[in-house]
Amino acid sequence: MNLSLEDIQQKFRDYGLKSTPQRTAIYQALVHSTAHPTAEDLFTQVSPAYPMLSLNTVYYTLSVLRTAGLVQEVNIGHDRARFDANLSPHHHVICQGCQGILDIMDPRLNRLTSPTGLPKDFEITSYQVAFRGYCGKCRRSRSPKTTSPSGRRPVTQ
Amino acid sequence: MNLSLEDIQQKFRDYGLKSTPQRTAIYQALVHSTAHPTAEDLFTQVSPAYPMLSLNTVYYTLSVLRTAGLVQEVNIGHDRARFDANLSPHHHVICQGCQGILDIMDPRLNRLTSPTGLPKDFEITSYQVAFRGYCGKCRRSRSPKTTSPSGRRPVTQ
DNA sequence: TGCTAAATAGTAATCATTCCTAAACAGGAA
DNA sequence: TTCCTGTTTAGGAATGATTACTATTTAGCA
Repeated sequence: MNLSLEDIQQKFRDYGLKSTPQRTAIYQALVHSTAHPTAEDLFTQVSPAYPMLSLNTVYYTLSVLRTAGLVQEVNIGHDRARFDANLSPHHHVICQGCQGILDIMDPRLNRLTSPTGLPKDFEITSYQVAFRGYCGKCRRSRSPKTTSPSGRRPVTQ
Repeated sequence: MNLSLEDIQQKFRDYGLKSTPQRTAIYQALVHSTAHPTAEDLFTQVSPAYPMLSLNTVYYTLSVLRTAGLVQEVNIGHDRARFDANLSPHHHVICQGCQGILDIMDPRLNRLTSPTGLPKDFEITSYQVAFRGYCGKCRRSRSPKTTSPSGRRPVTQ
């Protein structure tokens, strides 16, 4: 993706976000990357231009961008390892409210064909589908107003 | 799933694993659970019967079971958050060697229908397919002998 | 230009996980 | 059955990602 500095600043305005040099640089680095960087990757990338930059700011910025919906976390629910003794091929539904995980055994999902656009020498050994949403309990306890996208961190804004 | 204590001990023997009371209890707890527990969940569950049990042992046991192939981690690569500014629906391929993540834009994957076996009141908002395997580079650097399943922790055995 | 709430940076705290080590134990050999 | 050896266990310390706290700075509006 290619976004100029002005594009980014406009985007921030559109989303009601303050536009600071650090924030712009972090978002720009993320937009121009296809490597799905970690917070530290971004810190390393942006640091040279902003020697005073704090890793903390990267985390804070990412949480703001995520809450605004400009950025997504690839491995949601990455905080703790979760285990399964069920080794038969199956898939999962994850409630974004309570983090509960349910098994999905739908056999149709086991027949997906190899995707297009894969490097020729990549060998796929397995795949899993992860559905996300809200279970009945969490839906009922969420006020219809709270449309904030999945954010573990309680950002105050 | 229903496995008696004897079944489990037999299974351990089949897989060449020593059979200890703690290990048996931990695996049994995992087999009988559908909640995809964390290491700490299992610790809490097994502790009452084994007051001396160490959380450490749970981690060690899980890594042994995983290496043996008796258990899988649901959220592989959960160790660090990874971000993406690409918000158009897409999916991922993850190399289990170098942890690299590639985007997959195959539009066929965006047309999966809601799975069967879902609780009626569960509301799905999105889904993602995660393919796993090995990129060309990692395939070449892996000796054909090393068939050990994905284990981040270098278990010495 | 001044005000105010948000953003930044620094340090400290937290939490999951791993490392290290001595003691206990399982399972095969004698 | 008993002994031996390598594995397992438990405990405490270390690590690494992330979050909390806080004083200072700054963006954006009046």
